Amino acid sequence: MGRPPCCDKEGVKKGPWTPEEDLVLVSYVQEHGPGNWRAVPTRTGLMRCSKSCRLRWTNYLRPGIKRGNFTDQEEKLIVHLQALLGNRWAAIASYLPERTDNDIKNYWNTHLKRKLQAGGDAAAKPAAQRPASSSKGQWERRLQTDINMARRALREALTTLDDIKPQQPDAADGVNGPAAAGADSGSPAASSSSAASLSQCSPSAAGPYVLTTANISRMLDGWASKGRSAGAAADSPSGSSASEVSYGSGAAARALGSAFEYDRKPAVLAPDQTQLNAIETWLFADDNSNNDHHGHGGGGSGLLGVAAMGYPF
DNA sequence: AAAAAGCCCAACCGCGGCCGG
DNA sequence: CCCGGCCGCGGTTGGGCTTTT
Repeated sequence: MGRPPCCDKEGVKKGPWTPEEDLVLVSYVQEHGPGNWRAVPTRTGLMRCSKSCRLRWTNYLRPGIKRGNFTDQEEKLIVHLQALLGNRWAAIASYLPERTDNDIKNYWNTHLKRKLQAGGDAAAKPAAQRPASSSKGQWERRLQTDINMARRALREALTTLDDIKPQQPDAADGVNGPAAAGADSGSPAASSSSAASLSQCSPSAAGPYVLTTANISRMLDGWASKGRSAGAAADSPSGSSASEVSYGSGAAARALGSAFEYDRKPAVLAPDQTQLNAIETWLFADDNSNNDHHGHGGGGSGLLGVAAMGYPF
């Protein structure tokens, strides 16, 4: 039986969205929240199919989206995650809360793929060919694998970043503002869904991508705000690229970056040293427990351990 | 200054998974 | 258990913009 055509019906508008349509959609979502996309066209009068509405919202209108100007940090994170996760853009996007999967996908296809090809094929090692479908029984294992992979990716990315940008003053441009304030108002849609639902962090209920930069960002937020007043505001972002001036670095990357910057500033760190040590320990812990000793719940205990440590996921 | 080529990205398309009836 | 509908995802496209000749 053929799938009913979603957008083939007559009277359904296609193509670029107009500002008026955007306005209608935004005001609808503000009132009712994202979701139930099927009802959106009828209730708003938009001559768009539900799919188009959802896409427009998640890729363009959703608050907290950062567009264009990928930073080095984000780029490296994407490269690492792509190497580990493959073309699972939604999964990758869940580690870059301010980016949409579409954006990341486009950036990969237009910039990174070419760059990697030019820079040698070694880096472009194909991602793990994971089975397309996973039964319920495999879910947990896959969750664990994803956690482990993400952990490794973050660790590698951070290690690289540490080499590249030893002391990047925080742009202090308040990028976190719109993202943190607006984005979570109610956008369980699409790529950020797992990240959003994670704030309640029950690993079994959240998607497989539990370790999101959003959560890390939240975890570190307290420390960051303490440290920022000391360090960030002081210096002008002279070393920053234009992209960082206009958009700031990725919030998560900055959060992580600043966290690791604090690592070099014991005085600032002192009050929360134990917490930072905990996550550092978790992030940088030997992979032995995840790679080969699945049964023992290696990384699982890690994540749950972090959660149990009282991080405000 | 104009034309051509290349690039970028918003949006579309179709498939698969999930879930409720 | 099966079926149908909805949602989310990844791949692809095409129009507009930018750069090059």
